[in-house]
Amino acid sequence: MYGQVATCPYNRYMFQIHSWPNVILHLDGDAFFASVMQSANPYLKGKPLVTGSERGIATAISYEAKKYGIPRGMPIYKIKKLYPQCQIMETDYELVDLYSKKMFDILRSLTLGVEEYSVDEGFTDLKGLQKPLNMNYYHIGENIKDKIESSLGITVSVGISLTKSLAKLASSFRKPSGLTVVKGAHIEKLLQLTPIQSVWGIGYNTASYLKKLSIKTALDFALKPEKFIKNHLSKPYFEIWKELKGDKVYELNIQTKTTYKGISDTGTFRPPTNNKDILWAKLLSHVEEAFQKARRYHYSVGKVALFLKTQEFHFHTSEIKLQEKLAYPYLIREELRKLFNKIHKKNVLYRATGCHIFDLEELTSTQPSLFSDNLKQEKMKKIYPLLESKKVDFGTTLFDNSGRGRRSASPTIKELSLPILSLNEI
DNA sequence: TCTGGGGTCCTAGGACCC
DNA sequence: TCTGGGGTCCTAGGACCC
Repeated sequence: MYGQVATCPYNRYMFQIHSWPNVILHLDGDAFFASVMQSANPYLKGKPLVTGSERGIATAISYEAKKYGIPRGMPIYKIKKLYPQCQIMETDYELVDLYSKKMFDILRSLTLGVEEYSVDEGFTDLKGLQKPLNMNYYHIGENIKDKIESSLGITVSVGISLTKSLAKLASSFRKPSGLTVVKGAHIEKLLQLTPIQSVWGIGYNTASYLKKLSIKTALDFALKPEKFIKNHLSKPYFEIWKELKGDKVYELNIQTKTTYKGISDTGTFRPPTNNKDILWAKLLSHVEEAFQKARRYHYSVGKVALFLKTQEFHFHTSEIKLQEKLAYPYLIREELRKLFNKIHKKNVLYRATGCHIFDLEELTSTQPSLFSDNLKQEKMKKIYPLLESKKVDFGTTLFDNSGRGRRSASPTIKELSLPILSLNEI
């Protein structure tokens, strides 16, 4: 793309040819989990590799394995059957984190502020760096890419353009190990080559809807008048539309992420079931896990939602606002049961359950009591660490904090009768 | 694509209030 | 009171991302 002569039969006035109002770089690790495993285990280099066996589906597919057409999310058993030549591995999350940290350290050392969008993707703003570095934007991108690739032994793809959305399209334009700088009339060419469903934020449903409106490419979308977009779509899509036109909407979030808006704990099981006892036991264990994570990050919880997921992938959800924010879920058992009764339908098979907690508030040392009754609070504080360290054996996996507790569809009597302790039992 | 887990954001409708 | 308009909160659900 970079350096090509623009021959653009479309709206030649959509973009100013020479201006760089913003310069956003998007960095994307190629098949990151798989590449990290290959870099750390040289015997895997050049071999088709799929990671994710711990979850039962493919979470990363090396480029050698992508050649066979293995899609993300394919069940592992199927891959084993169809592609026996593939190496299948568990993901080593610690290793992935280590590589991720190093990748962002390098990016940070060469720029002025980095958004860590996910473990393998980041953004940075290059505006104004040309003169001090005495390099043009292409060479700055090249330098970043080379340094990461040579020191980590993985490949990354880099895109540079006017907005986050355009930079993402640019980085995915050539993969793996691509470097794509797009501005001016080249943007229209890029948009023309991009199917609408490849635009960041436009998924399967919206793409189908847009196709009915004769919008098939990102360029079709970008060329629609503002009135059309506002009449047919909601706010998020109006923002995407502006981003594709080079009008920056999404700011960089360069603070390192230590905060959460919400926390979930969910689980899929087989076979699907309608059994209330089983579903209730599972939901309570999700509640425990979610609250435990909240406590680890020093949050108290304002709202709790439970959901059941049907065999047809529909969600039945219900939520409550707590009267006061809590760090421990003991006191809301009755209310949770009401939520559960509300969403549970007879004759519907459920394949997954989950708990989502949100409206989180950070606990400070001066926080007033989270319980109206101080005595209760003291009890909680004593009993929970014991439960979490597994020094107390309740003969149940419901307090197993390893995350690897038995999750069969047939819990024991103990699991059913003692999912969450009542205060009297402490 | 027969489909896991953990996130974010937006919207619509009803309740409730003045 | 049978009747307006507007604001805010709550809840359910949808859509999308990696």
